[in-house]
Amino acid sequence: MPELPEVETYRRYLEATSLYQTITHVDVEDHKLLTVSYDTLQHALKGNQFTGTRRVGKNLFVLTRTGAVVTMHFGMTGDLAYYRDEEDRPSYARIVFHFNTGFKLAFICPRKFERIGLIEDIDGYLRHKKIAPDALEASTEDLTRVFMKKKASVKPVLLDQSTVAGLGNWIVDEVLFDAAIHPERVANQLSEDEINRLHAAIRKVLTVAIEREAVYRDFPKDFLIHVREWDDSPHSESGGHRLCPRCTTRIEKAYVGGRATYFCPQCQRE
DNA sequence: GCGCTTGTTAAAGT
DNA sequence: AACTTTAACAAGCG
Repeated sequence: MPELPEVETYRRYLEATSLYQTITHVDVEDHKLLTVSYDTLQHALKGNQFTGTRRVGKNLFVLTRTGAVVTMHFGMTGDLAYYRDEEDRPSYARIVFHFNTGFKLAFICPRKFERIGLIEDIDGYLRHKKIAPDALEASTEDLTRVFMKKKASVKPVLLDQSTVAGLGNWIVDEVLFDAAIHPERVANQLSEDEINRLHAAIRKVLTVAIEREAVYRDFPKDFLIHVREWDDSPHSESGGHRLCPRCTTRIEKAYVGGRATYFCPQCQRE
């Protein structure tokens, strides 16, 4: 799922493939995927070039020669693919940027939760969208300041992009597991030490995830992520349930803030 | 073939 | 009024 590490991986991919080629046109299968009108986008990009990128949380900004900025949000299932031959066109390539080199950059979005837009001013956009500093940039003090005034559970607070930007459902579980904090602990009741642990855990989990290019299968085996159901590694002797990689207690699944949440009841006491 | 999943946001609730 | 919680959204996949 496109959380911060995936979007960072996409950003590097786009930088490595799609800069400094003149855009001839953009195909958009469904205009609902755009946050600007199709005409505006087409007009701004035709003859233009991508010149760089910036990422804040899960938001990818693509800079262009004219100064216009393309915004990309990958929703839950978005991805990018660079290709030349039509036979290599991936499924659900609903938006395609065509370059004069014959290559194309596809914005893949199976579930249409993804969005592409056009803005002039990145900082203004971030302010308007209330997007907090990127999770890799946020300091312990930043975290403390926000946590002090939140009396919701830590999990939804960490998921809130105006707290810290880039954490999604899976990574929040991983971070809380690493910091040994129960997902339903009330944010403003965390101790200084616990916030320090959270901060360190965020940095550690994100750094590892980016190193492994967000391929969850390649994460260290003591990460909680392997407990999730997509993992088809053979643990079936535990009856479909998985054990804590640290203490072998059975991992619990609960719904916190309406999202599926996995945690170790032993390592993460309430 | 039904139910679950994901991130974001609008709406409802406190 | 301001903060928190819940549900809806689209659609593929198990």
